[in-house]
Amino acid sequence: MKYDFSEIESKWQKKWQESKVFEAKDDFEKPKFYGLIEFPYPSGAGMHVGHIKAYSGLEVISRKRRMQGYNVLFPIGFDAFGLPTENYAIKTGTHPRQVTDKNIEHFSEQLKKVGFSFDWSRVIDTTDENYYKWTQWIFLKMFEKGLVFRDTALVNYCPSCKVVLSNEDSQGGKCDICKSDIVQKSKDVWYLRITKYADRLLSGLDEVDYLPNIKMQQVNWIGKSTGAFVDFEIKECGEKLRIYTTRPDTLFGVTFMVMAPEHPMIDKYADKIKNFDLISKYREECSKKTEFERTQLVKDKTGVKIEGFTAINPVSGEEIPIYISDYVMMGYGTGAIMAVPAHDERDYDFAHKFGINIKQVIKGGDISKEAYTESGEMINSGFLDGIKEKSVAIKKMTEYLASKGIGEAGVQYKMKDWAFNRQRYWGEPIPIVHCGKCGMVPVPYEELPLRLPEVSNFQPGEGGESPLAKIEEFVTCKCPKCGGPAKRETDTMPQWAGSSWYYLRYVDPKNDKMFASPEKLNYWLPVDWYNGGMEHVTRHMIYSRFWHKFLYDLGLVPTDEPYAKRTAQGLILGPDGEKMSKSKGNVVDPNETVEKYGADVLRVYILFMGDYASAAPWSESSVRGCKRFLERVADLPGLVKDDCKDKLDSHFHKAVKKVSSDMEELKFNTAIAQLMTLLNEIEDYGEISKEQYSVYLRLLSPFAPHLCEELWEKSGEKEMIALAPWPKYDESKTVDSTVEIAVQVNGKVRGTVCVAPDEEKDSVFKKVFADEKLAGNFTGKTVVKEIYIPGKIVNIVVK
RNA sequence: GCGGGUGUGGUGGAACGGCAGACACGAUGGUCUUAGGAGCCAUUUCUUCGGAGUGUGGGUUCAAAUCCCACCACCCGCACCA
Repeated sequence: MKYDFSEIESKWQKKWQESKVFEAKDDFEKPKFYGLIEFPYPSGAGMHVGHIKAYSGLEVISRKRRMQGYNVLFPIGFDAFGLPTENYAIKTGTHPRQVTDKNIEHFSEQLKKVGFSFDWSRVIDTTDENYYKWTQWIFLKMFEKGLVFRDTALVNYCPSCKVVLSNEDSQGGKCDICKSDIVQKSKDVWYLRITKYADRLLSGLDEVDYLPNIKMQQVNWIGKSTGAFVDFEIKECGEKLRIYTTRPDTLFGVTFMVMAPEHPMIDKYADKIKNFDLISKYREECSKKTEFERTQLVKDKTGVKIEGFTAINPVSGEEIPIYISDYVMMGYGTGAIMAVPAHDERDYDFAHKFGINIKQVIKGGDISKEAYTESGEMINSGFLDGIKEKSVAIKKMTEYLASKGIGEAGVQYKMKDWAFNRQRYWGEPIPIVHCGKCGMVPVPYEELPLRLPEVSNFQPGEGGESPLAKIEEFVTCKCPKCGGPAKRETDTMPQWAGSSWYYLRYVDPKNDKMFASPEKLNYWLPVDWYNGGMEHVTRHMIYSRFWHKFLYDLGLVPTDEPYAKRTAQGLILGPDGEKMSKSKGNVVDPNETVEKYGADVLRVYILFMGDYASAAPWSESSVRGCKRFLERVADLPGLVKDDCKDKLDSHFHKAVKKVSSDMEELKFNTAIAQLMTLLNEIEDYGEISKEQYSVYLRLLSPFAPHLCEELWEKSGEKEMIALAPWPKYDESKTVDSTVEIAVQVNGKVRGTVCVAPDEEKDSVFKKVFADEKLAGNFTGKTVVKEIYIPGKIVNIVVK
C-alpha cells in the first residue's frame, strides 16, 4: 500500500472527532481509568516537541485502556493565566483575553494534528470566568478556615517583572520567568498556610505510587527535621532566647550563640546593647547583600558580637557570648542558634574566624583541623558522658530539657507558607474587600466570579502595585458586611492557583452549582496516572496536593491524595545534545516533522528514541528510520495468507506479552523494538495469518493510530481499532518447544546445546558430553562441578 | 557541601545474576537504476585471531554491565535549614 500519511491522518482525525470515541462516559458501572497530563500553558510560540513527549506516554496507555474495556478519561485544557501572555499583551497592545483565545485555538489545532485521543468535550481554560469562579470559591473556603493570612514581610521581588514571587518561583535567586536577580523587598503579602499540611504532605507520600526520585524531591522540599527547642536565659535582661537544634546532645559543647540580623530581641533591648551602632551597620550591610553574595561567600562568615548580652547555658551554667550573623536566618527555626563549633562545620568556621573557644563533647576526629560531625562517645557532657549512641544521647537530653522546663522536642520544615499574590492583571482577582471598620471581608460566595475589569493599560505601577489599582470602579465598593465604603483587594492570584485543582474540574467541567458533583468525583477520583515534567514535582504538585487535602478535610473530595501514580518524562535535547533553546538555535518544531513524515512517525519516534524517563537528543535520521518501519507495516497486507502455517505463533504470544507489560512500565522504546523485531520475523518468514495480522495492528495502534485504523478498515473490520479488544496471550504458548542454551566451561561460553525448556539434568549433560565441538574442553581434565539452570545455561567447572 | 541519578560500539540505546551490544541510526560493500539522500542483500565492539571487552580499582559467585566496597567523571535537584 502506498503510505499517504497526510490523507490517512486527516481522514481519521475527522472520524474520531465525529464519532466522539474518545469522550469519557459517566457510566459509573464500568471500570474507569483517569489519565492526566499537565495541561499546557498556551504560549504564542505554539507546541514544542517536549509537549508531545509529555503527552505521548499516557496517550498510548489511554488508548490501551480503552481497548482493555475501561471507561477512560483523558482530558486536555489550558493553564492560561500568566505573565508571558500579559507581557505580550503589553508589548503589542492586544488584550490578554484575545491573545489567550488565539493561542488556545492554535495550540488545539496542533494537538489535534498529532492525533492525541483527548476528550475535547471537556476542555477547560483557567481564565474562563466559569472556571476561575471556583478557584476563587476554594480560596474563600480557605479564608473561612483560617488558612489565608496577610503579613508584611521581606519578599522575593523581581524588579523586571515587578512582581512578588514565592520561594518556589525564585529558586537560586533568579526569577523563574525572566531570570533576573531577585531582590528582597518589604511588602504586604497574602499567604496560604501550606505549612499546616506539611506533615500530611509528607506522610501522604507513603500511600502513593510516585517514581522514587519524585518522592525524594518532595521529601527534600518539605524538609522535615526533628530536634529540640532550648531556652537560654540572657543574663542582662532576664529574657529567654529560644533556639532550635537538631543536636541537643551537643548542648554541653555550646561556646557561643548566634542571632539572625533581623531577630526582634535586638530592637527590643537596643538600649542594653553597648555596640548598637556597629550592630545596626552590620544589619544594613546584610540587607544589601544579593542572593549571589550570600551563597557564594558561604565559607567566609561575617558577624558582630553583641556587647552587653551574655547567655547562660541551661545545662552547664556557663556564660557564653552572643553574636549576630547572616548565616543564621530569621525564616527557619527561631532565628537563633546555639553554636557548637566542635561538631558543626558552620559554627566551626565562625569560631575560627572570631577566635572563639571550641569545646569537644564527642570523641573522634581532629578538632584542631575541622569540625567532627560523626557520632562517638560523649565526653565533657555531665550526665551524658559515656553514651556512644547519638540517638540515645539526643533522647536523654531532650527528656532532661522537658523535665526541667528549659526546652522541648520540636519539629521544623524547610517549606514555607505560600506567598499567594501577584501585582499583575492576568490572574484571578483575590475576592477580598478591605473595610475600614470590618477589616478584611470576603466577597460573598453568591457574588462570584469576581470578574477581571476591563483595563486599557496592563503595565504594573512603578511602586509594584497591580494594574487593577488604577481602576476606580473596581477598587471602590461597599463592604459586604456593614455596607460602608470599602476598597477591593487589587492583587491577583499566582499562576499556580488555577492548576491546583484543574483535574477536579475535568470530571464535571460544565457544572455551575459546584466545582464538580460528588457522584462524578466519587467515580473518577483519584487520578490513576499523572505524567508531567520533573520541574513541576515540587511546586505544582505540592500545591495541588495541599489544595486537595484541604478539600478532603471539608468532605468535598473523596480521596486524601489526588494522584495515585506519578511519572515524569525526560527532556528531548537538541540534535547537538544540548538543552533546546532559542538562543542556541537547536529547537525542533514538531509541526515540521508532522508535515514531512506524519504524526504517526513523530509519535513512534518520540517513544522509540530512548528511555522515556531520560533525556535524549533529537535525531532526524532516526525519525526516518521510524518512517521506514511504518512504510513496511503499510506493506504487510501483501503477506496475509489464509492458509498460513502457525510457525510464528509463539513469537506473537511473546510479543503480546512483552508489548503489554513494557507499556505499563513506561518502556515504550522496547515495546516498539519488539514490534520491529516481530515485523522482521514476519518478513523473513514471508507470510502472516489473518488473525496474526489483526493482533499486530492492535498492538501497534496506540503508537501509530492513524495508520492502524486505515489498515484495520481495509482488512474488512467495521468498528474502529480504537475500541477493538486488546490482544491476549497464552503463557504456555510463549515458550518454545526447544531452546538453545549456552554451555560454559569455567564461566566462559564454549558452545551451545539444544534442549527442551524443562529437560532433565542427566539428559542435558549427556548431550553436552556427546557434543563433538565441546569435547576438546574436557580432554585431560577433571569435571569438578556441573551446573544446569533449566532454560538458561550450563556451566561446567573443570580442573 | 548535602540529596538523587547516570557511566555499555562511531550514535540513540537493549540485556529477571546466566550467550553483552536486542531494536534502530550512521558507515562500508554489493544489487537495481539515466540518477540515488529510494528499495533490497551483506558486513559493522576491538583484536596481533590466542583472546580482550560494559568509567577505574578491588570483592562476593560456578557465573557480574547487573550485587558489595573504594575511587573518578558527568547530569539533575537543594543549597549557610542549625
